[in-house]
Amino acid sequence: MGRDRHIRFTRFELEVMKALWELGRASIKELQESLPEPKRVAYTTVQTIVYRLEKKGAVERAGKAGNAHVFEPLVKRQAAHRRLIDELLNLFGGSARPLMAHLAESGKLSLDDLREAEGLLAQPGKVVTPAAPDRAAGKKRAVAGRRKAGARK
Amino acid sequence: MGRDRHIRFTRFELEVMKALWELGRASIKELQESLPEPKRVAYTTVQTIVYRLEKKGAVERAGKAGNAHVFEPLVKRQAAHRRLIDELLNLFGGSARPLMAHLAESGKLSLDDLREAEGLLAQPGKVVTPAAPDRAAGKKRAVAGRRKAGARK
DNA sequence: TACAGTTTACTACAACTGTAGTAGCCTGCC
DNA sequence: GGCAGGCTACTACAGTTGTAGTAAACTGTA
Repeated sequence: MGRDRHIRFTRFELEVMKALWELGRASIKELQESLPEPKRVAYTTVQTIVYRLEKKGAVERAGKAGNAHVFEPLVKRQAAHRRLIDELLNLFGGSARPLMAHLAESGKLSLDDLREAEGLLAQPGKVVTPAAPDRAAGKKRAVAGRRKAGARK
Repeated sequence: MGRDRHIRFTRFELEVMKALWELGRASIKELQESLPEPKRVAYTTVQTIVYRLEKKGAVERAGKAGNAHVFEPLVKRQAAHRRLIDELLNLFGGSARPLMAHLAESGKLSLDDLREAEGLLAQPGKVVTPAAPDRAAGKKRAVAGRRKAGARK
C-alpha cells in the first residue's frame, strides 16, 4: 500500500530538496555547502532535515562515498512543483488567470515566456489531457531509473 | 505610501484571510461559517487564528456588529498573493518560464489565459519596468513582536 | 432588571519546524 | 595498530501552528 504520498515540504526542506534535485545525489556535506550563502546553516541542521526527509520518504540513501552516505531524491522535482503550484492555484480560486495577471503586473512575465508557453500548448505531443504516461503525477513510483539532474538554468 | 511589511501566513491563516478578503469584513462567526465544509473547524479555532492575524497586523477590528467584533483585512490580497508567487518563483530559479511550463503541461493554462496576459503586457498604462529590482523578497524579516519568556507548559 | 445565549479573552497543548550540540563509529594514513 | 578527523546517530529545545476548552463579559428580551 505504498501509493501516492502527499508529502508536504516545509520551506527549509524544500530548500534542501532543491539542492538535491540540482545535484542529483549528494552527501550531507555537499548539500550543506551548496546552500546559498544566506541560508548556510550548521552541518547537523542540514543533517536533521535530510533525516526528516528520509523519514518522510522524500529521499533515500544510495550508497556511500567513503565514510559518508549519499542521498538521492525519491520525489521528483516535477511532482513537488506541481503540488506547490496546485496549492497556489487553489488560493486563486483554481484558475491560472489571476496568477498570470500578477506575473504580468510585477514584470515577472515576458512576452517570450508567453510565446514559449503558447508553443507548449500547441505541441501535439504534449496533449493537455492527463494522458502522458511517463510524467503522470508520480503514482507508480517504482524507483529504478533515475535521471541526472536536469540541466536547466 | 504604505510600505507593507512582509507578513508570512501559514496555510490556515491564508484560508482565513481568503475568506476575509472575500467578505470584505466579517465577524469571527461569519468567517467560521464561510470556511469550506471540509475545513470547518471550531469557532474558537478560527478565533485564535484571527487573533494571531491581528497580532501580526494582517487584520484589524473595524467596529462591532451587536456584541461581536468585525474584522477587516489590513493586508491586501494582491500583496499577499504577490509574495506567495515570488516565493514559488524563487523556487523555480526566479523565472516564470518553468512555472508556465508546468501550468501548460497540467492543462491549467489555456490559450485564452495567454492572450489575456499578453494583453496585460501590452497595456501602456501598466508600466512593466523590467528593470524593477523589486526582487527584494523577504530579507530583513523583523516584524512580529518578540515576546520573550512565554514559559508555556 | 434578571436571564440566557452569544462573544470575548485567555489558556492549553501536542505536533511540527528550525537549529544545533555531543558522543561515538569509521577510515585513511603513518 | 593507533590516531585524527570527518560522519553518523541521537538528543535537545525553543518558537510556530493547528485545535480547542473555559470562564467571564456583553446584550437583547421578557
